[in-house]
Amino acid sequence: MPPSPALLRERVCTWFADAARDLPWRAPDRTPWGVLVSEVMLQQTPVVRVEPVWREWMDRWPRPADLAAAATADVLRAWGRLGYPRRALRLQDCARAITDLHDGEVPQGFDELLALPGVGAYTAGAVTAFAFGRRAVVLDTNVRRVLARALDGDALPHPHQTVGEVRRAEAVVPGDDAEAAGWAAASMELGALVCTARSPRCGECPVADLCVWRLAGFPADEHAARRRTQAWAGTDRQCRGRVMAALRAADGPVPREAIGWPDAAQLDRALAALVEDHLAEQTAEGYVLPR
DNA sequence: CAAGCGTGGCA
DNA sequence: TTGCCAAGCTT
Repeated sequence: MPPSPALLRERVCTWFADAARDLPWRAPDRTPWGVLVSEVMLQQTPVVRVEPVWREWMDRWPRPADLAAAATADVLRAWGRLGYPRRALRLQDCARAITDLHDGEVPQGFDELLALPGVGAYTAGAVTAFAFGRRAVVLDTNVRRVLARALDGDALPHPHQTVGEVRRAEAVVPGDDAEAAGWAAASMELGALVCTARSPRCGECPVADLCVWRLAGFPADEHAARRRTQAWAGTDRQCRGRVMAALRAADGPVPREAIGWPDAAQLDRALAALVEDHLAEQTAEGYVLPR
């Protein structure tokens, strides 16, 4: 029998009151824009790498209109090595949409948030809960894992999020706005700090005695064999990363030959794709970050 | 809708 | 060492 949602919530939220990390986008003086920036930066990127970049961004571009007016090359350089630099482009597009369509204020409606560039279901829910303190389903990789273990007895959630999973997660969210926002933050934090993917710290877990996965003796992941592994060495993705690093580091145009990638055809494909993605521009002297 | 998209740290 | 994983989104 899985634990009742009410008991699960109470335990996790009580634990969170004491265990919550002191992150800058949780500070009392945070803005909705700061929360949105943090959520985009945190997509597939660990907190420790995001924090210094977030601080620099918020000092430099404290409002959406500031980022909207920035040079894209500066934005991409400030993004640094967070990875997935197209997120930086979308964040600037997002700032421009907020400036042009919402009077420079982050919209509070879920559908309006969802319509912003780079904002999907998770991020729209996270901003709703964390920036505006309103009820939302916030189902990220941490919460998915917590629910899979505590309620379903599975080691890990399914490789792809299902409709049924969202419905189940929705059923666990309290009705009250403040309580729902608290549950979102607390359940994510539990997944990030205790109920981790690799080696969970069940000794520190507030719901260890209720967890179906633990009570079942930690059965292994059924989908382990089907999870695709990320190839890396020699991939287009690595090549793109190498190009972007070279463009960020350069003051002027970078000749194609100066990038230092062994496979010329692959380099050309990557360059063309980066230009197509508006992450680079070609000039007579070489490639540059977009203005 | 499955695939593509960066990067670095850790078990 | 190397595969796995990290607050996903877009097409």
